[in-house]
Order: sequence, then C-alpha cells, then structure tokens
Amino acid sequence: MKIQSVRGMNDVLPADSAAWQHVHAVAAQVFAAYGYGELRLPVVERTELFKRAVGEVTDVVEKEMYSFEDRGGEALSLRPELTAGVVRAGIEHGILFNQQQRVWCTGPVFRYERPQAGRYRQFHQLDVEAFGIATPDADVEVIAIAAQLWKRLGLSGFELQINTLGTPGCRAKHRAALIAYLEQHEAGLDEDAQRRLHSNPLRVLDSKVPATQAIVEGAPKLLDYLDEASIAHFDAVKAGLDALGIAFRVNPRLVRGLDYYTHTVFEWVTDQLGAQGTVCAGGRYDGLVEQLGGPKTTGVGFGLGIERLILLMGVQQVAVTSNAPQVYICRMGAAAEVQALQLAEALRDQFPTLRLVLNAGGGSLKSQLKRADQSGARYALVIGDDEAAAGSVQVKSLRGEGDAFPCPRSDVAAELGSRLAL
RNA sequence: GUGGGCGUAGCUCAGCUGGUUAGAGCUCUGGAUUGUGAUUCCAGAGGUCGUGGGUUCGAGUCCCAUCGUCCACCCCA
Repeated sequence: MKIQSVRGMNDVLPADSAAWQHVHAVAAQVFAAYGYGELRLPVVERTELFKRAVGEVTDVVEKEMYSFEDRGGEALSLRPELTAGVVRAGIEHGILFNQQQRVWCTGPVFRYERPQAGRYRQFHQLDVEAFGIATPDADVEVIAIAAQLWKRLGLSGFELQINTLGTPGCRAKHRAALIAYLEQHEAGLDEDAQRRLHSNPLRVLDSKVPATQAIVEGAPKLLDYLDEASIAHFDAVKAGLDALGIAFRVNPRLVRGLDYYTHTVFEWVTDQLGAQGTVCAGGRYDGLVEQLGGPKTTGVGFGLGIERLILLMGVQQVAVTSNAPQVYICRMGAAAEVQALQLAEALRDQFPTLRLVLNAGGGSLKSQLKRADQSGARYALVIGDDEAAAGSVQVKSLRGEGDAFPCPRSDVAAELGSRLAL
C-alpha cells in the first residue's frame, strides 16, 4: 500500500509554486504599503483559545477542529483560523494596550471537512488585522487593502458584499426576538431551519425553502434593532467605499459563521469558483480582545483563502512572475566541464538575481539542449572542447532570437547582462 | 456526516452485449544528424486494470465490500 498524503492536504509542486510565491510577494508588498507588520505564529494553540474566540457552538469548533492531547495532557488544536492566534499573541506581548496596531499573518489552517473544489482540510490564509481603531475608517482601510491586492494581482470580477451586525447588544436583542418569532412558527419551518433555529438563527433568514421563506418575510429585521451609532458607523463605511470607488452591495442576509463579529461584516465573492465563491471575508470584532482576557480594544480584519485565490488566478489566467531558469549551460569534455563550472559560479556571483542551470549528469549535447529548452531558459551557453581551447562560449538563443554565435569568455557576463537586463 | 460521478502506463484517456498476448496520444530514452533544442521520421522503455472477495469455462468489463479521488449538500477561506 502506497502511503499518500492525508485527505484534503495537498502538495504544491514546483510547477505550481510560482503562483504561490507571486501571491506572497505581492501580498507582502501590499500590506507593507499600508503599514502593516508581519506576525508569525505557531500552528498549534490551546483548544480553549478557539472555543472562546470562535464560539463554542459554531461548526468550526464543534466538528471541524483537529484537536488532541499532547504528551503532557494539554488540550491542543491545529488552528482553524488565524485571528484567534493573532489576538492571543497581541495580548501576550502587550502590543494591544492603549495603542493602534496594524498586523498581518499567513500560514496553514486546518478544518476537518469533506474536501471539494476550493475547500481543503489544510488550507492557507492571508490575514490582516487592525487593532485599536474604533472608527469606520479602519473598516474601509481593511477592505481597501483587499481591493488593492486584487488590483496588483490582476484579478477582477469580484462582488463585495457588506452588512452590519451592530453592537453585541442590538445583535443579542434581535437574536432573541428572532428566535422567539421562529419558535412560534416552528412547525412550519423545514427541517434544516428547525435545526438552525437555535444553533444559527440568522441562517434561517437565508433559507431557499418556500414555506420557510414565507415565515421569514415577517421575521424581526436586524435593521430595526440597530442603534443610531451602529447605523452611523455603517453609513460611514459605505461613504468611505464610495469615496474610493469600491463598488459594493449591501446584503442584509450576510452573516459570518464565527461568533466574534460586530458592526461591519463583508465578503469578496466570485461566481467563477463553483460552490465555494468566497475568496476573502472578514469584519469588525470589537469585543474579541477583551473576551480573550486582553484590554478593551477594537479590531477589524479579514481572512483570505490562498487556494481559492490561486484557483481564481488560474481561471482568469493572470500572469505570474516566472522562476524558470534564464540560462542553461551545456558542457562536454573534461576541460570544458571545469570551465563551465567556474563560469556558472562567476555569473551567479556577478548577477545575484540570475537564474542559471549548469548541466549535470552528462549527456550528449543534443540531450543537454533538450533539457535546456524544457527548463524554459531563454539562452543556452555551449562549452565543448573547441570553445574551451579558444577561450570562448557559444551563446545560443532558444527562443528564436537569431543564430548562435561565439562569444569570448570574458565578454559573456556583459552579453548576458544586457540581453537579460540584469 | 449525507448524496452522486470516477479509479486502466509518469500524465490525459479508449477498451462494444464478458472472449486470445490490454491500446492510443503526450512525456521519457536512443537513433536518423561524431557537437546543436523546440518541427519531422524510426525504434525502445513504461501496466498488481485501486484493493479484497464473488459469479463464470473465461472478468479491465457483471455483483458485493472496501479504500482513494472529484463534485455537491451542511458549513466555510
């Protein structure tokens, strides 16, 4: 029996890693452009952290966590999202006390679910968080970061959906009223809706079942429970997005699955990825830090699914910075092999960004050139007995830039430097 | 956890109502061209037909189980 990777946990092969490197490079650049600093965190945290942050009765905590006891009996979990760990670390190192803090984080997260298109058990997120800014300009900033990222990656076709959940107070009042209303009509609800009634009543509002929909029509609306400050906050977010020319749609049914959200919630959605169209999602979580034992401070941020982002880049065929070699050196004959070895190292010394492959493992010139071609290199350098004796190198274009020509060895660096703009 | 599709060469797949030795394309290796790739031609290598059981004179093909994978539901990035 061959040993395979764990279900839903995938390898990224060299042919695909260029896209990942591109995403990380562009993201790091964008986050820096907004003054966000990177946080690197452990993949494992105490299970208790996620129970308290994400919510005890959420699907993520109830049935999707990889939880285990370590040898010392500690209850630990592979992180199912990044925000909880970011907040934990922020509190632990005292960087959330009485100050603003802009941070980002990336890495693998884990959820035990059935894999499907755009959903995996180990997946990767980019996470952006702004702490200590209670005003709606932080909500706008965080959304703008995502928009900037799409712009720089060359992605389009998203719909930005936004909604407000108000304060925990109005949210709770609405929730109570909603549950009371739905309980009165429980018999008329479909099976799914009855199950969600207590676990996630806001989700019932989203039902597609006609009978349930009819009941939902008369249900208490969150909008009616929002206080003036919440409405003003939401209006300011919308105004900020308008000012930036970021199109959005208010979706009153937009509810996030994690308990900690307050006020603004948003999703960047695409219809190009099948059933899992949410690429980036987030919102404000003003109570979370305090709830985890930190100071009373606000937070707003988002999580972005890298796999979904990369799938979308494939669909939209966006250009990715190539990491294919630029030059491949073919060599045969004892003297030439040594000269080529020295030349390769000298070229790398002189041009730190040059991507150069030196043929290894021998082979006929024919087979070496075949490898050169398939490596994606633009030029092959050929050094055989003749060139070794003459102190020259043959420069050969593999991409239709004219015939091969001999070049004195001392001039090779200059020749490549100008041709490849090194 | 529920439902459906699919498991045949490294990859993408064909293989009829069960019937000799399981095929193609791509890739790879070698040759045509003593040292010139990508095009062309020739040759070669590469298979426990996912696994286990059953039916049958005979199973890649039918049945059962199991594992894997993909898609969808639930939920979510």
